[in-house]
Amino acid sequence: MQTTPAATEHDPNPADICSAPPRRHPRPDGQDSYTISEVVAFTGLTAHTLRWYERIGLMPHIDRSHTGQRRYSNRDLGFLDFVTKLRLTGMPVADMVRYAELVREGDHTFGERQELLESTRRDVLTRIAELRDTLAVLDRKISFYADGVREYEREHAGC
Amino acid sequence: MQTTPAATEHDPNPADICSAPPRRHPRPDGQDSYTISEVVAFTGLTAHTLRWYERIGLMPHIDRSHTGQRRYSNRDLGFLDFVTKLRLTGMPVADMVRYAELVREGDHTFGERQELLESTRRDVLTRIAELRDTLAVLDRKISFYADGVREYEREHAGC
DNA sequence: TATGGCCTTGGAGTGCACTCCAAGCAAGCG
DNA sequence: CGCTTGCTTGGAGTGCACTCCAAGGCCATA
Repeated sequence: MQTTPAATEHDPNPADICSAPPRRHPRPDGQDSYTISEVVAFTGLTAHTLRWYERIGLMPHIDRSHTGQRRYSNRDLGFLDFVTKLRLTGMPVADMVRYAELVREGDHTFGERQELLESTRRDVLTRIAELRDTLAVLDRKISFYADGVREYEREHAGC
Repeated sequence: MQTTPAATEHDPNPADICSAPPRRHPRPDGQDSYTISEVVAFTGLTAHTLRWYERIGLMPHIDRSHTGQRRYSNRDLGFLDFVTKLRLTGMPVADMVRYAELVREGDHTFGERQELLESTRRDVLTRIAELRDTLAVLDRKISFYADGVREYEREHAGC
């Protein structure tokens, strides 16, 4: 119980949940085989989630040690980084699985993959625009608060 | 069944689901009382969702007609627009309810509301930064595809 | 006056993305 | 040898944000 808490299967301490983002360890060089708990430390994902990603076909079948334990390669970690980025865009997991399938199907899916990435790119641009919009609204509201104008009057003004 | 489809309780035609965003009607001027189906047309939310927002205390109690039907005011619509923007930021509904409660509690919650808005603002900035990051990754990947470089080689390159 | 359309309610159901559980195996250590 | 630690599995459970249902009220038009 005194060992590195980040390496266990359990929840992070609830008290930490708001105070710190899941700090990601840098991955060591010159190695191409990581246990699941190392990957947990690198990516901030839980071991549950990593196994689940494999079950649903988002990850390819991960290499195993002679005792059957997962050994992630640098390539797997690269793919995980990519997946994590896509997740931030709000892309559904099912779509990411679709992309992963295309990768596994080989070169003849090139066009489809490119399309998928480009449509994702458009979505990201849209989301950024929406967020900017929201930011403008927030800034306006915040400046009203700073000026001491009542919420009531703001609401009433028709926006 | 031949009347305006947007005004019914049912799903939009599944065939339309990808083709068009829920187009929002402009709200007519000089009026301060709208039925739930009008609000559906203005906001793109479903009637279910509107009633649910009220049940959980996200919306204040909406005015009723003499027959007990909801009549939304322009102020309610303004609040709904704001809520819709907050939703886009990924803010949990529970937090929005908290904000709504603060508004209802009156002027002495000014400070807390301002803080909440400012922390939301920081979150939005963070999300925009993440999305930009993701955009850069996508652009890199897309340009590799455009150059005909194999996915395999990209993955292998260590990113 | 009867039909259709829009509205009401509480409660139950859905889909997504995890998240956890119980049972069990393998390795390292005293 | 026994204990602890870390890992394995399939399947069940959780939390969020809706989403739908059944039963019924009101009211305008045919």
